[in-house]
Amino acid sequence: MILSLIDITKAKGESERAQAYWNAYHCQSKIISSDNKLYGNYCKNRFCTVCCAIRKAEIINKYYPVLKEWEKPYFVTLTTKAVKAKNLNKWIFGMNRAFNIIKNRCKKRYQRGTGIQLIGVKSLECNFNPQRKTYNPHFHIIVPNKVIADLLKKEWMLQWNQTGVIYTSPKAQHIREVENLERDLIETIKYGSKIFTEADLKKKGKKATTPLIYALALDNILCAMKGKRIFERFGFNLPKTSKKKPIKQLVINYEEFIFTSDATDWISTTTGKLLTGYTQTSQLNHLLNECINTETY
DNA sequence: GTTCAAAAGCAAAGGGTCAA
DNA sequence: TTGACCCTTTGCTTTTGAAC
Repeated sequence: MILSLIDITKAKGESERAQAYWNAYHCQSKIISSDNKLYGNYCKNRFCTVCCAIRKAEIINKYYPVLKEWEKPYFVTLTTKAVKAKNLNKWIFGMNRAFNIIKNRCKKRYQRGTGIQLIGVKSLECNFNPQRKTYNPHFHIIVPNKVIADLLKKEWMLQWNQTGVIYTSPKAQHIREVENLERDLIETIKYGSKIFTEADLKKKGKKATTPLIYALALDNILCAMKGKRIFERFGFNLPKTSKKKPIKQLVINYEEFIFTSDATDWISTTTGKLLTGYTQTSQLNHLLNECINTETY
């Protein structure tokens, strides 16, 4: 997937982003094992599946204890109209601005004792529509109760449709009760973009189509989201946790493993032994070889 | 190239003013 | 009375840059 993204940046002539992709490509390529533990370095890129998984886990561990205390959490989706790639950056900016204005408005009402406090966690995500070649940026939000969910939707509609021009419709905003908090928290923080996109959205539900990875769309989304915060909380703080300082230890007995794509595994530089013994499944093979759309249109 | 701490940059929270 | 906008402090997160 990363190699496809690199090809896209090459076609666009953007070497800086290509370098960032390469960093992700080499993430965890070297692993040191010692005393039954594995050590590696994270590239910490948004588009690195390894680092994303770690980041997700960290966020879940941090937020789940707080969110599970909420009385009756609701899941809210706020959207605007789908846009073309060249306008995506501008629209994401506008969505953040709109959300801030709403937050400020509610803050003032709360300060004056005439409104409730807006509390929740929110994340920015963007889907791609392969037929229309449009992008649909949206917020996924978890709030503690239905009152806040309804308020958010109401204010969002108000914010976007003030001038008489319709930027979004009430039908595009969704509110539902959280049934499985962990699942919804994962849904909220899944980080920026769905990697896989159904090739034909209309067929949804009727027939299972093979999802594809649209490399160009993914690159466009990553580009538009660069430097923007994807996951944020509002209206509350996490309880203070004391940071445990990692203890440094000098390791004498260790083994070095280097990842080799041909082997789909890490190989020991001293013994030639495989680290995991993993063999790529035919499904994954198919996915990586046949399901990445590298069109640059 | 990696690590780590300081600095810079951002956002939230709490407040205020002003004009419609 | 309300919303837009401004200010300051505080607490993070990200970036930078120097040491290794």
